[in-house]
Amino acid sequence: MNHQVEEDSFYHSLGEEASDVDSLLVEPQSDQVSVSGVWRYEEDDRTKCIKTENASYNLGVPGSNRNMEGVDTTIRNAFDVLPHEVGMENLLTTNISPSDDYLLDIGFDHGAFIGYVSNEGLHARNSQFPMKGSFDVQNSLAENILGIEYQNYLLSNCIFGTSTHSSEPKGLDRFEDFSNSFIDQENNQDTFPPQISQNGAEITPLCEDRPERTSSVEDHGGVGEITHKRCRKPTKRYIDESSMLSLVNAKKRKEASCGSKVKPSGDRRVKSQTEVKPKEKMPSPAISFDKAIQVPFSSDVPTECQKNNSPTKPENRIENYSSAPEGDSETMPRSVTSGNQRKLHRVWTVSEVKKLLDGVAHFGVGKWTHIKKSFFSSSAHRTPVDLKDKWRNLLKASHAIKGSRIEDDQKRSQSWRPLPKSVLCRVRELASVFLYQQESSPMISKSKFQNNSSPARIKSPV
DNA sequence: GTTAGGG
DNA sequence: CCCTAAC
Repeated sequence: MNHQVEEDSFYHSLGEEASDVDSLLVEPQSDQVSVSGVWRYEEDDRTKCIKTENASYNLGVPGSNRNMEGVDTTIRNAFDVLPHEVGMENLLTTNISPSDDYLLDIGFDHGAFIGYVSNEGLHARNSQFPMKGSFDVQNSLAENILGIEYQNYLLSNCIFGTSTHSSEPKGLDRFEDFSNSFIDQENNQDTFPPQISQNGAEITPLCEDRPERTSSVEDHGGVGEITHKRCRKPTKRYIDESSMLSLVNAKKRKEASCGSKVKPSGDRRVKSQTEVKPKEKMPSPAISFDKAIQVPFSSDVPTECQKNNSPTKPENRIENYSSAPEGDSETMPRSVTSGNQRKLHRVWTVSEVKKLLDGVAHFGVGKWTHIKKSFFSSSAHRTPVDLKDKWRNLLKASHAIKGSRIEDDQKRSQSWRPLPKSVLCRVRELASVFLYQQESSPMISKSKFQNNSSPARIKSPV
């Protein structure tokens, strides 16, 4: 069935010329009618192939006669060079017909297109086919089918072919250069074949015994003096930075034994500094920057400055003090470990705790971002996580109170924090309420909080 | 991005 | 307060 259809279309498209190739198509031997037929055509009447090729592609280039002699070797080379399917395709398109329609008609949809391109490469080599032609096709291919990969491929391999000589179509030597480069890729069995084999699955691989290579990396390495040159030697600066980076990383890892993820900490701590140098691409720029700051041998900047008033980030500091007046006791037991700057430890003021409780009463436990946004929007240093932590601590404290005698606990609590008893009581209240709500029906309670902020009813006198 | 929980 | 996992 397929055979019949293909043959019909084949004859139809060929018209009169079909009689020339008639003998070739008489006995299709497999499902791949077109392939075998075409192949046999090429095998049987090589002269015709040559004729066809020269007639259609003879563009008046002086050296085109060479094809007459060189075809045999050309074909062989092509076969030697190209991995199975591709080789087939190339030969097909090269020798049989200059017309795409023909190929499409006999069912080479994808294959024909791709083969056409590679085929151009062959032409460029053998008959000094005008380079522009081949490049147009290649570009279209790059856009349409193989995309970036192929573009890279072209860039890495044909770059010198295009860069300087494209404007001089007469310089044969230069064309030779270019085309040789192109063929060299094929000699190295570039990254194409696998993909093509996917598309043109219908085509019978004639050179199956040819080892198939799939690793493009190897291939490029083989091709590439150019690529070699490119990634030759890192700059001194790069070396310095990377070594420093590794040093810092090692140190950091030693400090924090479980350091698989260094990013967040550095990110958070030195966010502002990261912004200062957004340009450099480093795995963890913040850290290296820190190190870079510390390293200077004789600078008196770091510790002294940090201790007094303007450490790394003036904004934060200002923020800190601006929020200070609000609280009654803003002690500043900051950690001056110059290396990894810990976030400034700010004691939670009573007013802050109250705000937090209000927030919890309003939004519910766990809505830390909501609470932060509406109750702590002014104080930038209190993150939702901080609120959560504080709530946890409060909970602990309140629980402790609940557990044992009040005087004792009050004494103890006052010893470590000047938290009024009322606050702790309220914490306990809230905790119990939300615990109850969560236990009973978490979904309902949650949605209730979200919608009308009903938990406000819990609000007890502050 | 947020939250919970261990440290 | 930090860090991480889980969502």
